[in-house]
Amino acid sequence: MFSNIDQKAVAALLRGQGCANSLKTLLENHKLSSVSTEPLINTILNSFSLALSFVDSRNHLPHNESSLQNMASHVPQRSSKKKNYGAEVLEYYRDESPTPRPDDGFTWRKYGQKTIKTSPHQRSYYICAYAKDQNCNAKKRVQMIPDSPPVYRTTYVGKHVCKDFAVHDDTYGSEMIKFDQVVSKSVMPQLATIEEQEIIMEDEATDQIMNQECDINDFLVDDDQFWATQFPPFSSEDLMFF
DNA sequence: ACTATTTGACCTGC
DNA sequence: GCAGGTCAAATAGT
Repeated sequence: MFSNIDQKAVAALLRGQGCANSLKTLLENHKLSSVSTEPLINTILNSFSLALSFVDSRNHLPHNESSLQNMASHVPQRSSKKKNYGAEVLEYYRDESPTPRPDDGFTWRKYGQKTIKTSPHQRSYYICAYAKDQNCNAKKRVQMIPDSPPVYRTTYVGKHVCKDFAVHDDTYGSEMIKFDQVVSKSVMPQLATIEEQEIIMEDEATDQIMNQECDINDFLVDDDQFWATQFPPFSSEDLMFF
């Protein structure tokens, strides 16, 4: 049985494989005149780097890290003294990146914004768009922290129990690439079972890479700037576990 | 008209 | 009383 890190490493490799297949499709269909391959190449390289980092991290983590509960136990309980509003508060991780990542594979609805005393920048609060429909209690907070360069810290709280198919509309035209032909279920967590999602959600940073893959449809449509603006080069170092 | 976002008020723990 | 998180009415966008 694979450990959780093994699963993440395999998932990252599969994503790289999926993007490689996408690149292959682009090459075969001679689409390169209208689109840049650099985002795909970066995604492939980042997937491999991420997979390597997961493999490497196995040598530095306790053996019992595999369960979600154990992982949560490594999180400082700073949120415990705050309001719960009946939801299970489980802070998985935070992601720091040079740009905010509004599209991380799930559909979010902003429900608040607040100035934080410890920061000159406001903090935004998001909740899963399917919170009501599917009783999903996943939330995230996004805050810009003044660093050099400034980075956006995204903190994810709660579990996604919804099945978000919004980014996998199957109505693309014939010119679009059908990723489901080459992408396994582990690369498309939205198609996985709820139980599997709970595992996958431990590492949303890998979902960012996944989204680069999924949203290639947008890329192929007409927006050459999409990747450059939405998904700057991603490093596994952007992912920081508590 | 519907949906998403904004924003001030409110709630709760410390 | 303060600070952070959430609610919900107002507003904007489609």
